[in-house]
Amino acid sequence: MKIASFNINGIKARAGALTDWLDEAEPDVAVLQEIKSIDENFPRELFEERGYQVETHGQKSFNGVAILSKLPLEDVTRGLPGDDDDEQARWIEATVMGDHTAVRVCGLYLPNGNPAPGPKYDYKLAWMERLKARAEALLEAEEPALMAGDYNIIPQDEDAKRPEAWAKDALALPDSRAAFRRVVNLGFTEAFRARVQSPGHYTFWDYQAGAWNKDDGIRIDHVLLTPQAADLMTDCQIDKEIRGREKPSDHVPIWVNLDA
DNA sequence: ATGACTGGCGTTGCCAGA
Repeated sequence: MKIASFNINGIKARAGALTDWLDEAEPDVAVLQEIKSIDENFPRELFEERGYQVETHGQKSFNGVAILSKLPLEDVTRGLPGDDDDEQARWIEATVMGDHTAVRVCGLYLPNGNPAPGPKYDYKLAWMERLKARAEALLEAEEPALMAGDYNIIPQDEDAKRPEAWAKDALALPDSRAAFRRVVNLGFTEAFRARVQSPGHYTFWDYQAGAWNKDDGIRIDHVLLTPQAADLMTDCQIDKEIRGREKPSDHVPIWVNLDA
């Protein structure tokens, strides 16, 4: 079961690049972030004609997440529990029925948090507390599950080309990193780092200042696996190459393969 | 040292992103 995460930065602007990548990478499941679309305007037919079931949790102009799946989905839920007043569309989950194993798949778009300090940073940290609570519940189920998406967290300095440039940014501040570690340390496996220990692997390159041409990137898109999912992992890769294409997102996909 | 690019909304600029 190949499960990918991709912050597409707008479904309307990325429809062509996204379907090109889907046709080549052929993930069974893709969680998308920043669809920047309400559910009614999401071009579901583009994906349904490729055999994907489409589940969206959209919002006008900003944020918005979705799950595409060629495998049957059950128990789709929208929104991160813990704050009924939170109107930002940043969380969706569903159970994917594999050939012999079901996997609970959570797709997330964690708040950016800049400028820090400030209310946006407070929202980021509060959101991460809610994420931790949901993560604890996933672990208690003792089943294959994963949380994949744009975490907007640079876990360590080696996950940035120029860590000094991010030292005071909400993506890398000590409080941000600590909140991320608190989630991972509950018992999750950070999929990419479990398989690749070397520095210099990124999932985001800014559109500005020639960041891609200088490989001036950061690694902020992650997949966290429960122990039962980690036991099934056979691969995890970043599809770096598509950042160099026409009209790219500023993020690239990261994916895992699970023997499920 | 600074600014820079893109998408959405909507209109010729502004907000947000990271």
